[in-house]
Formats: sequence, C-alpha cells, structure tokens
Amino acid sequence: MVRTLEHETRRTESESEPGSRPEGGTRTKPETEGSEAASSRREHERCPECGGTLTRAHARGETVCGDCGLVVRENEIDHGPEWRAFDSAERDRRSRVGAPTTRTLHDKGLSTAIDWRDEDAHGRSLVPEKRARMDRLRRWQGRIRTSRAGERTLRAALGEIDRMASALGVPRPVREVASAIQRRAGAADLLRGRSVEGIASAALYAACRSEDVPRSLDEITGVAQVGRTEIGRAYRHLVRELDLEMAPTDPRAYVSRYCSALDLPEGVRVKAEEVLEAAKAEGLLSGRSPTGSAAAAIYAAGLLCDEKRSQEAVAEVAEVTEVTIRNRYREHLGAVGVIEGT
DNA sequence: ATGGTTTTTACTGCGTC
DNA sequence: GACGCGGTAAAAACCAT
Repeated sequence: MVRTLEHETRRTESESEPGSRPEGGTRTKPETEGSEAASSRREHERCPECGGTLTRAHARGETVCGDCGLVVRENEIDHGPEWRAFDSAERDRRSRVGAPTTRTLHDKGLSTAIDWRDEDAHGRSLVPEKRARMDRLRRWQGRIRTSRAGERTLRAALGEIDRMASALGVPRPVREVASAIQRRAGAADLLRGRSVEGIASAALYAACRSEDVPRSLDEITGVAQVGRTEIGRAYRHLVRELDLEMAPTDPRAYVSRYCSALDLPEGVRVKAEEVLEAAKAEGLLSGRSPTGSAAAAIYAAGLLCDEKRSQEAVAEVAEVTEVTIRNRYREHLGAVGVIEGT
C-alpha cells in the first residue's frame, strides 16, 4: 500500500544504478542527494549540548548531534499563520494567506451577480442603450468573478498546504516550493475537474520529494482531506504537465527521522545509512519501497549496534509491514557482509 | 486487459524469557 | 503463555505493455 508513487521512477533508477552514470543529471539540487555526495549534507557546526560535531540534515528540518547522539531540533513545526510564504512577485503579497483555520472564512458569498435577463428590477425590458451597457457590465463582472474565483481557490489551496505542512512538521522552504507548484498548477489551468485539496496535497508531496524532505504518500494522506489514490493521480498530473523532474526517493532521507522516532542513538543512524549505501551498491534498492528499505536498514543497524528495536516497532514508524522488513533486511545484511561489529 | 514485481494480509510454527 | 521472529500462500497494488 505504501509504495504507490514513491519509487515509480524505478526504471530510471535501475538503469542508472549499476554504477556508471551519476544520477541521470536531472537533479537541480546536487548537494542533498546521492552517495557520491554522501557526506555533503552534513555540515559541521557547534553542538549546544556536548560541544561536539553537529550533524545536520540540511533542508530536512532535523538537526542531530554527532557526539551526544541526540536530535537537537526535530521536525521544527511552526504553527501560526504563514506570513510571507511567497517571495517572488509583487502581487503575491496581496494574496497573503492567513492562519490555516481562517481558510474557511474566505467565501461568504459576497460576490456580486448580474442577472442575465435584460430587465430591470420591475421586470420591464431595457432600452437598447441600457442593454448594451449591461452587456459590458456583465462581461466585466464575469472577468472579475473568475479571477476572484481563481484567487480564492489558490488561497484555499495555500491554506491547505500550510495546514498539512504544519501537521507533518515540514520546514518552511519546502512549503514555499509547494506553494510555487500550486501556483504553477493554477496558471497552467491544471485544476479543472480536480479537487483543490487533491492538487494541494500533491503539490506538497512533490515539494517534499524534490527538496529531499520526503514524506511518504501515506503520511501525506494521513493529514490530507482526500484519499491516497486521488493524491497520487493529482501528483502524476502535476509531474507530467509541469515537467517536474522527480528522482526516486532516497531511503536515507527517511533514516534520521525514523531513528529519532524510535529513540535510537546516533550510531545506529550512521550504521543504517552505511547499510543503505552497501545495499545500493548491490542494486538492492531499485524498485523497492524507500520506506521499506529504510526500515529494514534501521532494523539491521539496530542488530549490528546491539540496539535492537523490534520489527514491529520499526514497521510502525516507517508505515510498512514486518514482512517487508524481513524480506529486505537479510539482503541488506548480506550486502554489508554479515560479520561486522560496531 | 494482461503480466510481472513488490507489498500486504493472514496464518502457522519455533524458540525464548 | 506471551512475545519476537521467520516463513508462506494468497491477495492487492502498482507499473508496463
């Protein structure tokens, strides 16, 4: 159930996997991706607690201390209204969106309507001059109304994105990307016949993926107001029509979040990433659910580090089944070379 | 529509604390 | 006996053709 679209680009991956080509060259963010730039997403900073190395998943909303092994800041959630989420155009400033909860207040049915009949309020027909004038008015009114409708759905969509992002603890930059996608979708007239919530959810999902702050489709669905399949459909639609370049999700992007959810020490996280590294080298990741691979790697790392968490526990945080972990983790251990301490 | 792959569901057996 | 783990068969989900 999990995998839906998260690795739908599997063919691409498995082709470019066997070593030779680095990442298909499509990525726009070279840093946070791939084993080649393995440690580039770790930046050395100061640790407030032990003064040691601070490992940091940059755009991921997670900051982990390498020495004392604790998550310093995790899933930095900001509740409250999104102020200034859109930096680009000037008129963006006018379409500010308030706090998520104000979303429902927007349309109070205040828009004006001009009747199509050429009659006055008493039912008398209009003289030709007035008829012409009414035509003009109607035309303008139509324009205003449709543009307002567009604004309004955009506003609703952005509010929805913000609400979901808050619920998922997605950092601000990702929300901005999601907002940008939403705007592009509107501009490209992609909303027709689809629910606002579906597109908004898909935009957020796509933004999370492209910014390497992945949230699984199930996680998105968990806070969305529409079903998974609809989000998936909308996502595909967006990707195709907007030419979004989506690489397969790197399982490692899930590791630190899952690890901290499991209260696992730093060493396990590092180990799990090593395991995934090895597994990737063996081609064990392509075509498989990234969440499943991450879960299996964490389980395996737990065994190796003598910090075991039950399959059930790992399965729960990763939203996969124990069976998947079982099927995967032995392969991973094999890839690592089963005899290995630390 | 069909086929192939992966994941899930459901269930059973085994060893251990 | 409960629990964690492993295996399996059938079903479901997904992609590709």
